[in-house]
Amino acid sequence: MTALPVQGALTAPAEDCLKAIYDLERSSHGAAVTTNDLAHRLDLAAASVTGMVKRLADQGLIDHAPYRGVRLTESGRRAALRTLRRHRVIETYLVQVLGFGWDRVHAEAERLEHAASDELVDRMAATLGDPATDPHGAPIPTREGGIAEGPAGRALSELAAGERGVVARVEDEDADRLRYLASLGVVPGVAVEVVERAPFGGPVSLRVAGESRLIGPQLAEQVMVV
Amino acid sequence: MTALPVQGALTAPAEDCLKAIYDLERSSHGAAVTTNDLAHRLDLAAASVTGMVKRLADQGLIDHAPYRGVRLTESGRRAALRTLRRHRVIETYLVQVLGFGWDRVHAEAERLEHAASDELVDRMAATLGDPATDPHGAPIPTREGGIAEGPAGRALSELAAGERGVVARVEDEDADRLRYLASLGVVPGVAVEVVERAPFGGPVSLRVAGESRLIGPQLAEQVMVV
DNA sequence: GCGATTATTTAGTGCGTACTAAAATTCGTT
DNA sequence: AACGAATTTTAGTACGCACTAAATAATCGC
Repeated sequence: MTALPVQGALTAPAEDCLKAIYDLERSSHGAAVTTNDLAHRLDLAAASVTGMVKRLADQGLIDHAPYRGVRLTESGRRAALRTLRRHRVIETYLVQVLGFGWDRVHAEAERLEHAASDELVDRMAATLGDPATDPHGAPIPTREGGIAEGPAGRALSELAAGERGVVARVEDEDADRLRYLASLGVVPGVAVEVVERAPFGGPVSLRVAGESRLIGPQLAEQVMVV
Repeated sequence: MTALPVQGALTAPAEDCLKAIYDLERSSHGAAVTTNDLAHRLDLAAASVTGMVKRLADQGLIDHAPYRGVRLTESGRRAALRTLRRHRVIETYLVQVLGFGWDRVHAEAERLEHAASDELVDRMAATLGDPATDPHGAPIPTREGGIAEGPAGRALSELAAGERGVVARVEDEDADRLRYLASLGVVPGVAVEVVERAPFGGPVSLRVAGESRLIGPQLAEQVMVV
């Protein structure tokens, strides 16, 4: 459909793209984001991304060096953080107020973030007491566009046997994985201890709330611990 | 933008169009809805409506007799009522839970109704105790697609001097008018008495909560009283 | 009943978003 | 340094949704 973005004039696909660039830039510590990475993240053909990227560059939201990748401009970063704030406030509201499971809010927020006004998001945030993080432990940007992007700790897969910590953030949008992690008790705020770590990308053996748990290496990468 | 409708595969403009057809069919007591009426209601060029109408007819949501107008099919009616339910539940939630003014919820709901899932709407409705009407007095369709479309009383403009009644519904989506009516105390549930009615489409003189009020004829048409 | 007005549809355009297939560029390796 | 593989962009297509201008059908008034 022709979506009706509430602010600026950004379409939903454009907002999604900016969000993805923000995230990939962050997880690559500021390196330029490639077309391919974006295509994978957004589940689009690479050629489609090139088209989107051109439009965003025309609007001054990103800098695009052909064949070299893209980078957010200051105004692109602001737009990305606005969308991220919407997304995370909505996710938190759905879990805390409306009783959604944490594994199901992502898809819902993914649509609502493009339709909700700033006022609605601010009212939701106020109801929640202006929380600093969403249900997955991700920081929520402020109304003014600030964000507390700490180092966010280390991945569970990097801890050595015997190390302890508290789950700070779970970097995953896949409902099945989130549901599985929740069933193991691995959610933000919970204390964990690495009992054993098999080498060469083997599984991680954990102690969570007195129970013994085994987590595969891919999953362990997405769980950040402090 | 290319919007991402949650159900079926209906785009936001298509849902808006079905809703408009439903409403116009109802207010014309079942007569076929003309392209022109739709164009005015949706604020589109007539030619754009013809295009939309064709697509909806291809999908079996409406019957279109060229040059003769359109009618909802059973499945079109169901789709319209789904959207109407979303819209009205969201409006009610925004007013009752999030403290929005009744004059500002329409635009917000107009966008959210295309993004919210059935589950979200049902949870909102449950939180509100499954209300029967929205803040403007309009009936909310049930989850199953039923709706209590009573005669909804008579318009304020049809009452004779001396008649009394209770405001049941205010048929208006214009924020300014709603704000004005609210400032006069004319909201659903309030008792009113017509003191005098000037002939030939003149203003209506009212008594509302002990105060004397004057309302123009266009506005008086939109206030339904029982 | 026929002409003029009005309503509606068709024709042609543009924009955004997606796609596949082909061309261009960059990168890695020998 | 140069070839081949991978990545990226261009070219061409399609669809939805909007528009204006022109053609066609229905309706109203005499």
